[in-house]
Amino acid sequence: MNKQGDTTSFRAHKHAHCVTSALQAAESLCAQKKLRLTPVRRRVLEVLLERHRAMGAYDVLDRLRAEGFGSQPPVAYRALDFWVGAGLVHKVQKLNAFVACTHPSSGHQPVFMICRGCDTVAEGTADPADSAVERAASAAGFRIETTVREVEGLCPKCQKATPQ
Amino acid sequence: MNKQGDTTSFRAHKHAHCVTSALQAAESLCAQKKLRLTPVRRRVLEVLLERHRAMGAYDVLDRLRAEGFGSQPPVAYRALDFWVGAGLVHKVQKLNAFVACTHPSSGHQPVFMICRGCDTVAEGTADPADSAVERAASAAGFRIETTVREVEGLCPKCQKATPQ
DNA sequence: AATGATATGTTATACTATTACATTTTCAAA
DNA sequence: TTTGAAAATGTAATAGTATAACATATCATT
Repeated sequence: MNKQGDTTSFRAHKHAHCVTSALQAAESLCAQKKLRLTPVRRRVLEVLLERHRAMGAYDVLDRLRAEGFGSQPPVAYRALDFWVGAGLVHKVQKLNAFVACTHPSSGHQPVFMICRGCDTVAEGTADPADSAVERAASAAGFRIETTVREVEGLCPKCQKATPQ
Repeated sequence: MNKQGDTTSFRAHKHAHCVTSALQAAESLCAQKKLRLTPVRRRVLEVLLERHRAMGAYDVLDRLRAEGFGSQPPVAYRALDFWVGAGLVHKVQKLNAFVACTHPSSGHQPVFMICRGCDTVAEGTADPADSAVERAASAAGFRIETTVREVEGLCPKCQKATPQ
């Protein structure tokens, strides 16, 4: 069972390039923030970047296990949590799955577009200052720390494939 | 363990009134859309309304079991899915929990504000036409069917309680 | 080298959700 | 009003997701 899909933002792109550049970005981030870029953590980020899809924690764990890392759930969850904390991996709540960030700029607000036709997950960005969510929260006096924005529907390709 | 919280929208309100009026709204909706308002379903909605919090499916199930309804998970999940489909219950993805809708007007776009201090879940609304999420999606040619908007942070009370 | 903090590995368990199938209830057509 | 199909319920079994607790190992300083 693997309902997680591609994250290609509905476009072709140079995948090899985005993997290496994302890894470099991770390295400099860790150096800068004095975070430890350990083998498990590095491998988890690589797997997510290579796979280029939303992956369940147990999918990631299978990879780690096969490569001689620890084989129990906490191994995967800890590395995933590390990257989520660092902002280089996002959790797609609706899928209970994790995806490497494709817009690794600080302070961005990801919007995940989940296609129910092909299970692709594309990451877009929303302007935080110009958003109904922020307005609703500030109207209530609520101080936002994290935001979840996910939409489900049909990507351009699947709209053509399915008539209605 | 019960991390789910209140849904009072951070204000006092007339709770007894909102329960009965929400039930009436449910009755007319079911009559109008020819949905079957069965005992389990009614009871599940009542429980969510009375409790006035985000509840896990198993919390709801415990109530049903204690009242002589079926005791297995599908009993709760089916009734919850029924109401989610009808739009009178929402799932809070970040909590894996369900909450009765407090803005039962058709076509609204809920925004859930989850306080990490007191576990309260308040439902606000966002203008669907005026949103960064919709803009990001339409820029990508994505056709939205459902939207998840959730924020986590501190409610007004908890902001005062915790200095930083 | 000693020490304290951080990270890893494992066991066990808790929590969330669905599949599959038997039974009952409902509703409408004959 | 019977009856037959569809919908709803009940249960058992299992799948999928996540964390607590604790032992061991590694790292970054003294």
